[in-house]
Amino acid sequence: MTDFLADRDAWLTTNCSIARTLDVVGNRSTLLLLREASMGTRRFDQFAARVGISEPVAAARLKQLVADGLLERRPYREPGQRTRDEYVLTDKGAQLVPVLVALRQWGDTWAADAAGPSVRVEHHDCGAEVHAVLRCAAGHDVEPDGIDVRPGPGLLRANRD
Amino acid sequence: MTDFLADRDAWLTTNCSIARTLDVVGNRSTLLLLREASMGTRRFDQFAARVGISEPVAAARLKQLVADGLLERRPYREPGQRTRDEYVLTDKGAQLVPVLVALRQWGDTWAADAAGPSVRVEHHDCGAEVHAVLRCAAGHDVEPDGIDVRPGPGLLRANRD
DNA sequence: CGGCATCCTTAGGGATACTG
DNA sequence: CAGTATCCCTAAGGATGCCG
Repeated sequence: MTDFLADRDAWLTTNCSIARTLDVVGNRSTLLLLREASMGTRRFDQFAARVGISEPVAAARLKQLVADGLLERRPYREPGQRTRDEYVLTDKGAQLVPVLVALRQWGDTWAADAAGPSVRVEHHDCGAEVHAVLRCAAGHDVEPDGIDVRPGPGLLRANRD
Repeated sequence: MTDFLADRDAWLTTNCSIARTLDVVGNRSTLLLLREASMGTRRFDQFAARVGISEPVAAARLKQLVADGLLERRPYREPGQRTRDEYVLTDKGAQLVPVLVALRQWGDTWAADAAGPSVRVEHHDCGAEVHAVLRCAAGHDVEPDGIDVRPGPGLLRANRD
């Protein structure tokens, strides 16, 4: 790769962390299934019903989410019932919650129903409303237009090769 | 709507702010175009090249983004050149930056290149790295599993009808 | 209940060629 | 440079029916 800079755009296309994340959760039904999982949904037919997708689609997406390690399939048994499987969020999956909160927040602001938001996200400990915010390592709050995007380690290293 | 609770799932499907947001930015190329816009890309062919999509697709998505009010088309003129149009992020579009930061952050953690992240997001004022975090209105930091999702005004009002 | 198989329709997107 | 027009392919997703 002698002339890397000429390929910078294409390289960024495939190596951007946003693009890689979207490779995993980049479609509507996948994100809505994760929304449900984060709200406590665990059973197959409830996922399909609450997201509003058909069972074949739910089956395919859930299987992919398990394969990607965002959901875990876990046997459980209600007293007196037979054993069933449920889908629960893994740590890897739970770390997408800020994405979901940020998406919800934008929708509440720019695409809300006249009646107001349909759900309210609260801090479990104190009940206050939860928001996704930007903050820098020095502790400052950061506005959307207060960020600079600069080459990171991966890009700099690739440039040296 | 006498028996609203029976339709709760379907109602949530169409009235969820996450779903509404995804109606606007729910596909890969749209989000990647917004990534570019947030990084300062303004010209048509650069959008297409950097996102890695064909011109027809870029044209269609950019047009939709302008129609949805996330991008604004603005004439500009470099000294000695003829007037051109550029696409710039509106306030409405800029408020999706937390979503982009959260997506990038997840990718850096769970799908990073061996060489490390390709870009680094810095606070313009101090240069420290920027993260998307959850915070409650009382000022507490909130972990992904520290949230409760409860019915909001829209859902409660609909229930009363 | 929790799926999978099949069939069909639509939307996303690439390639190529062309225009103002 | 900034698109549009055309054509074609593939992926996403609904409907229906079947199975352990």
